[in-house]
Amino acid sequence: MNDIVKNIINKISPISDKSFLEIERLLEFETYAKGETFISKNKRNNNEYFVLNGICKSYLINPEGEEITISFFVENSILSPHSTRVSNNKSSYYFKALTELEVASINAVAFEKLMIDNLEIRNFGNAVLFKELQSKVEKEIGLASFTAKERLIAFRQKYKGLENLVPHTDIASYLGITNISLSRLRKDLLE
Amino acid sequence: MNDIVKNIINKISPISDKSFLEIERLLEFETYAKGETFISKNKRNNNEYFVLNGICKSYLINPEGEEITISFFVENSILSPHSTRVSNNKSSYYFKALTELEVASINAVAFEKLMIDNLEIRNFGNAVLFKELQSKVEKEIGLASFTAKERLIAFRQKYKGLENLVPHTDIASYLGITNISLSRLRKDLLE
DNA sequence: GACTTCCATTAACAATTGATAAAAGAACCT
DNA sequence: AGGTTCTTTTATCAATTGTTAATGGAAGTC
Repeated sequence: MNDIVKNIINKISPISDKSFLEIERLLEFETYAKGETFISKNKRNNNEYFVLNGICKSYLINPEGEEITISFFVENSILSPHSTRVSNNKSSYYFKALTELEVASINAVAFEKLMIDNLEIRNFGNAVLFKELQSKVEKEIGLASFTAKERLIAFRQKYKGLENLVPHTDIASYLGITNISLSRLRKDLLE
Repeated sequence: MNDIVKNIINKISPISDKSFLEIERLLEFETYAKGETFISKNKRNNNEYFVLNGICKSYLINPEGEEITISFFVENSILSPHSTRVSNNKSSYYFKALTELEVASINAVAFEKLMIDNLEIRNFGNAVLFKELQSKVEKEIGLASFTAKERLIAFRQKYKGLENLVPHTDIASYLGITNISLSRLRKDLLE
């Protein structure tokens, strides 16, 4: 389990074993059932999360009461950094497990303290933040200036194989189209 | 000039005169000509900016070489926080003055040090960050799930009167539509 | 296994939007 | 002031997408 976390971190920004020990001491492991909303908007949340196994999504509810997918998180990935999804200790998004989900979590305040004290961990934390912000701007550019087909192609590159693992309605929502349009595009792209 | 900066700050998160003095000591004032790109992608940028007068936009260049508007900044507003637009001291976006532009700037490292040492300034800085992240998610939700007309209406509420002050091509780009579609929608909304 | 519910696909129609061209108006330059 | 360039609007046609309904398949429940 800890090896997975170590690999996740090293793939983003390599850190020494000594630094990893600082993180490891603080890790906790959690499992969520498929369909479980494990972080709710406007509720307290004080952790950072590493996805060890399974898939989840972040989402919001639009004025019509529908779920709008913001992002997917697959195994060996890290949930959006605490600072980007929590304000006044209240979460700005919902997170739901789309399969059974295993995560390693670390208290966000403790992790921030590690970042202050340890350069490697700070570099890692900054790399995660940067990656999240880049991901957000890519999505915004895609929604603003690419066709839905182009966005589906980009989605498939970013999340290989995810299409067979999560509901298409969630994918359509992430792409900003209806599930009927997604079905059409999938058919188009078979040729 | 300093009063304007003080008002900008207090509208977001009130701080004492004492705290404001800490910021004031570090302010510099800059003017940019209409059309001037004052922050370039992949170039060094180490400041936070308060817009005192005028209008500017942040943008990226898409693969076809066109400018994609990310955001507008009007007088009495603050540019996206350094941490959200700079990585490895290199800017992730372009910023261009759409009118003659007057800004007050403060070195980002110095400002971050103030945030560490002064609770009021830290609360202010965090409020700006939160506002920026909220603005980004609102835009993403708008692009993903609202019609272009709804987005134009929201744009008009967020940026009152801006429509007569900046090129419609920039607004269309911000809304994720062509300028021809913007023209149609404007006509629709006259009734 | 039978029944129910949900998801994905397909069809039909309408609405929205993009692409291209042209015209009108505004801004800029000499 | 005249000419040029740029911006905005309008028209036309095609493409894309949303909405609604129906169908087929998969998953869940008893």
